[in-house]
Amino acid sequence: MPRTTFLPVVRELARCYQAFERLSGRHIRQLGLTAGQFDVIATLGGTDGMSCRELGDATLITKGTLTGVLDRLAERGLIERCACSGDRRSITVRLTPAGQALFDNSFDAHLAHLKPAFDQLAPDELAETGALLARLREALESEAPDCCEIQNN
Amino acid sequence: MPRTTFLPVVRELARCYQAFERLSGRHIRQLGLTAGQFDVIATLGGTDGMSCRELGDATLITKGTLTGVLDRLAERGLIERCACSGDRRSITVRLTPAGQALFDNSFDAHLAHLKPAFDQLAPDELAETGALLARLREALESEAPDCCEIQNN
DNA sequence: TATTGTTATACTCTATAACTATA
DNA sequence: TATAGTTATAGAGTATAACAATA
Repeated sequence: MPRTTFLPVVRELARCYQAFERLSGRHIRQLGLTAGQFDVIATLGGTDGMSCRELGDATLITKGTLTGVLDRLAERGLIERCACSGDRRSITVRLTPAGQALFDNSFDAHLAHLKPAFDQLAPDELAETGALLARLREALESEAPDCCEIQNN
Repeated sequence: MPRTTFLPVVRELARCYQAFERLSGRHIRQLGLTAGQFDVIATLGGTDGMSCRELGDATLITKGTLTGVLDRLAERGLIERCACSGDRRSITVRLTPAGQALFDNSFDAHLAHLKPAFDQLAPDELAETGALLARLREALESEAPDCCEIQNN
């Protein structure tokens, strides 16, 4: 008899995510990107750009790390930083045409890479999985609020 | 209309895992451990020890990384390595009494830390979540087989 | 020859905090 | 004073490959 009822769920969540990361990460590395870099490209794709703060919130990449990730992407000509917002402390990060092209190609290719796995589940199973994961995430977030970022000074 | 039906599931899986990691990681760091170190302690807990190979397979920690993780745990007197198997290439990694004590205390404390979040879902929701995650994991693993470890020479 | 575990390298990410320039 | 982003540091993980000892 297990000590708890939720331990198997923890285990499956971790294993499932790791399996996803392995499948996804393999393809992302083939594109010459790290997970964080792909996250940034995918987040910026289809937008007119956003500030570092917004980008960090969306990707959950730490402020200090984001600077490094953006540096590497800028070196490769995939993103650009420009001071085009009203607030002169803030910069706007945007995909360059090359970055947009990479997004257009790689994002669809990435989905195609993942599709065979997800196709093994029926549409209603996928919907149910998504709904349950959303519920679990909300429960987890309610116990681990973001409030600690405020101590960031 | 979304381009694919599974993209929201990808998104929720990532967000849910990240939320779990944040809640879980906060507590693990309070114990003075990293996620990898806790994974090793939790895996060894309640066993008579296992080889590095088994430990690496169970935790999905890379071979080279595992040596470093074990070094740090051994420095702190939480695990020990001994040459007590038939195969003299192999070593057995085991919790020390101190490591066992840490496991006994911290594992239950960790579950208690997580419980309030999981208690927000009904038992049958948890069971359903676990079952769907297991199905998805199997699908993902079927597309990302482990076979590449064999190229490891 | 193959396998176990260690060592080594280069890169990336995390956490933390100090720093600048704005606001 | 507070915020946006950069810089710096220490620690840890990944990927990769070479290596010694043993099978």
